Amino acid sequence: MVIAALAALAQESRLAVFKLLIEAGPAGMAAGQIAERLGIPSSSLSFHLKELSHAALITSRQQSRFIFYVANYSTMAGLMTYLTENCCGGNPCLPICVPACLATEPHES
Amino acid sequence: MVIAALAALAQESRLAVFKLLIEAGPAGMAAGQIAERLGIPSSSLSFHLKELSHAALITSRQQSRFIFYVANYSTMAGLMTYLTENCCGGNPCLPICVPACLATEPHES
DNA sequence: TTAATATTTCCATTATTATGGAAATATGGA
DNA sequence: TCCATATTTCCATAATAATGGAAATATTAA
Repeated sequence: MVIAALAALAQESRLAVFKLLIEAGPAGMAAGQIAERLGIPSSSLSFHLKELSHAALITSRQQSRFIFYVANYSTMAGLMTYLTENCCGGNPCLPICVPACLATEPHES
Repeated sequence: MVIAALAALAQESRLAVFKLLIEAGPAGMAAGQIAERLGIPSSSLSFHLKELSHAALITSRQQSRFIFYVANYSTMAGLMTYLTENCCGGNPCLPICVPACLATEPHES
């Protein structure tokens, strides 16, 4: 659900976690590494990871005695699509799209 | 700030208000119309409008004895850009960009 | 200036979210 | 099996957010 995804990202620690996991890519990152990297106590991190999981923004897999968390790209893509269609008046808010394809380059010096 | 914008949109009533204002376009919509259209008590709506204003997602102008609220497209565009750059691993999560411009049409029947 | 209408502020209440230490629960290596 | 390590759950506490009626504050039209 869109509200759940927005709410999950609307918190400093969780946004930092998600960004970190996007950087980490498909390999993901163990909870302990995340905690150390961001300086978040393990119990707090666990709470935030659960929130992100409930919103389906991340998934997890056990690997040896670690639990690796991985960003779920497709939920993020779904959120972007929803926002574009419902909150940007149909036309994409993203400037990125326009120059890449239509190459009108309105800001060329 | 990105967190503020995400938090503002991460609430059912506020997301509905913002969508409505995007639909309404630059003319905007008076508080009373919004309240009636969405069935939200005026004091609650006022609270939510303030949240959206604080996040700079909407602006307002007085017109006769009504206050018209208008979606602020550029804050939304800023949010989309931030999410694309930080939460989509650089490449846009948006499928929309690809077919519109490159016209590969992978889902054509 | 008075009345009618639009919107906000005030306020009490309730609900939800965040925090982090301590204890509990895996998991795997020795 | 036993120990060390990784992570989660439990719990109490604190902080923040949401709700909506009633009163206060514009604004305008008559």
